[in-house]
Amino acid sequence: MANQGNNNHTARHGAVPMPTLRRLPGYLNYFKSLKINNVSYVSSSRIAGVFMMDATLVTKDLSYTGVRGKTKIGYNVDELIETMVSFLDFDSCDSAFLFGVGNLGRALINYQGLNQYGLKIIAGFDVDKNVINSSIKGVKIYGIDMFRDLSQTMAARIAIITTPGSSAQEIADLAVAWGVRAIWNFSPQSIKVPEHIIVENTSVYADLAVLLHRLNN
Amino acid sequence: MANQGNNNHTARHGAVPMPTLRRLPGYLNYFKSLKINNVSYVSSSRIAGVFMMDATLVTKDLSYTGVRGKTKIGYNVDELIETMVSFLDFDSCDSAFLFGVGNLGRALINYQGLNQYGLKIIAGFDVDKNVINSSIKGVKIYGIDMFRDLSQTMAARIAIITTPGSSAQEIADLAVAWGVRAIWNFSPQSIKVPEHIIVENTSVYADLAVLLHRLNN
DNA sequence: CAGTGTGAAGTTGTTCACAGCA
DNA sequence: TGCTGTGAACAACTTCACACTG
Repeated sequence: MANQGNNNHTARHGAVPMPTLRRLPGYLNYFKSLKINNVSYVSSSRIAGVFMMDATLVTKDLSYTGVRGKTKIGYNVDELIETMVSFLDFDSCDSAFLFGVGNLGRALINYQGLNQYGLKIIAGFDVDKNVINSSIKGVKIYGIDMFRDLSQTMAARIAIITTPGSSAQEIADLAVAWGVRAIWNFSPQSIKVPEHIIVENTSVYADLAVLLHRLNN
Repeated sequence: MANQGNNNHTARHGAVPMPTLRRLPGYLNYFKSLKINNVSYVSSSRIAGVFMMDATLVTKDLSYTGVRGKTKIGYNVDELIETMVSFLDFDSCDSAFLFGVGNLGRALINYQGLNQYGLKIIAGFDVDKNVINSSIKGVKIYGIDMFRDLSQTMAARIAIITTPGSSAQEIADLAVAWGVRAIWNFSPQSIKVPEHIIVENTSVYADLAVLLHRLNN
């Protein structure tokens, strides 16, 4: 397993549990909506109610980010947002290349929110002549063969793969060869990469399986 | 927590661990690719290699579905696929309404694969005059106001929410009122529903958070 | 009291160790 | 020997119990 080295934010004790990490963006979204509604303090039990979970778990989750609540009052919403954004590295805004400008790829490029969540797609790549040289929300789409040249002038640490599974491995190899350090793989295909490259798989089928299982049992 | 009652497939012992359930669709996809390449047997250690995980865990995962391997030979690929599909209820093909025909909604409708994974989108709904009455891959798009009537003549147990977060709750309420039993929520908003309604949240931000965290630590 | 914060207990998931089989 | 299969040990995560604070 990859090293879970201690981070240098505000948290002191060891690694953040992964389930915690996955819940934090949801909290953040909720905190933002509170801010819009001019709510300035929120308690863990209130948060727990919204997400239908145990209040203590919320407290534990928040404590990993280093934020402190005030007894009897709760947590300051502005402080929560600031801490959360910085803890999740949503403020640094990493650059990414996107491969496969199909419906899903287009959806990700169009997601204006992604910038707020630490990711900036700086170029798209595809094999389809109809989309090459077009522009989506200011993001230019290039032919795959252009990647070699562009990856020299435009730097990105992240590659997003939204191609069909059949070309996922090929794209991954290409991206790794040209210096990408992490791959966000939306294809259903499992990809092989060198030890030091980070791969994060996103599969809607996993969620669908859980949904159907709960529905049918 | 919802009842995890024993299922009536081949598995005998209690509930399937949720992490296992989430891994099964990935295995299934791999098994299908093996079949295409005319591979007829596969061992748990081989599977483990592809997914970079412990072989014993693969064995345990598979055993929950009731499939049995042959010592020294491994598991029969055809049998694996069949068992997996039936265990995950990917063969029954549940009907679903989709709300919010933006980029993501369109991506889901276009995903030809979804049918193979147990889900058939039978109608789309939106507020945008430009998409209402259009058709995507044979799926007709209606105005939200048409939902009341249509939900009487077209039955669906599942609602897919791909609207912006701001309208997610409203849509959820509507869907629940008209008899949907499960909601697949792609919006970043947490939604409140009656006890007996199943909600499955899919958020790309959770995965993104994990990716960025691993990259920056 | 109504809230945070935290060590301890409990639960769930993963890995280890080894039995059995062809 | 190379594989499945499984009970036991271990690790991770969540919940409980309770101290503390304004």
